[in-house]
Amino acid sequence: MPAAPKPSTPAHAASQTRAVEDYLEQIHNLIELKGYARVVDIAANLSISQASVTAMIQKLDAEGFVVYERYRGVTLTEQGLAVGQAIAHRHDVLSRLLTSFGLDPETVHRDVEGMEHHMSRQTLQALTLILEELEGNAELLKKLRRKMNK
Amino acid sequence: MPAAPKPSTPAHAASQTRAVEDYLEQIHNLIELKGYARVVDIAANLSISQASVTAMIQKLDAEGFVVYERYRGVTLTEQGLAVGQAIAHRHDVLSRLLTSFGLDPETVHRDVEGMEHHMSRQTLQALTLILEELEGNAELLKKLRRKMNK
DNA sequence: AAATAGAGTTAGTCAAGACTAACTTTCTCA
DNA sequence: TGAGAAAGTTAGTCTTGACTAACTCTATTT
Repeated sequence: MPAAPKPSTPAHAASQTRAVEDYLEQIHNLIELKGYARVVDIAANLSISQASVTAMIQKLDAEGFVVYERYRGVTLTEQGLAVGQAIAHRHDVLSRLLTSFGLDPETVHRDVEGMEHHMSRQTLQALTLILEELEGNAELLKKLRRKMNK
Repeated sequence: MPAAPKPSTPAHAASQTRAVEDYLEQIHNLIELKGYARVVDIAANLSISQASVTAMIQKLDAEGFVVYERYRGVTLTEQGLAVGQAIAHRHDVLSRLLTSFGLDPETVHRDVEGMEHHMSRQTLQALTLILEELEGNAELLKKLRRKMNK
């Protein structure tokens, strides 16, 4: 057994870059969906090599976002879960909003992928309110959709 | 005189990264505002060192986004102008939309800064329609704003 | 017109995050 | 149960885009 219990606060700064958020979102999604997160699946979902995933996972462990054990999968810490959930939620709101305007799934995916990393709590709330309004006001949505594509 | 006239199509691929867009937006803004774009000002606006600006400008020249001459300022090519204008426009739409919900200027700035790089034409159009609706429908805006901040 | 301040540039370095190739561990199934 | 396949890891490399330090060019000011 190691000398001291691992502190729940990471020794190294938690940098929360775009890449970090992408990984945590995927790990979160995989755990939700399949109950566990494997390197292969993370790699496939993010379209990057397994080697890159291993490297990043080690970094995420060092920063306190996940718990990593060689050759075993990864688990989210409370901190990592919070980030993963937040991103997944923003993803959902943005997807529904853009989809409601009739954008094709591929475009929605690409835009959401980028935008979800840059929304503050307040922006998320504003967009959520718009989404709720549109979802509860078919007339308005129809009116706006009619104006799409010129 | 060099052997051949410089082709208007860049020899090297035009990569259009986030950084590229940030630079072109700033250069565009500076030219609009002051008539010219100096390295110092670009550096100050983007909060990066002058050396980094010089390096990037050389790259932007190689890729056909700007015309660069040592110790003279930079000029946008048609291609660079198109990108700069597009980003500036998305910036404007996003700013107005978020500001209309009462977000503080700093948050607006931060979110817009990130989101503007990831919006397709269609997403921009959808958000523009929402913005126009809100700007022409004070009742709706008031209703939504009332729900902000819980 | 020379000194000097300010702007611009070059050279060299760094960190993040991706890659490939080669190796090790784990899993599967005949 | 042991061999081969699949998954995971390590080592080493690359690119992007930032930095500092030191140098050069340009402009101003007297």
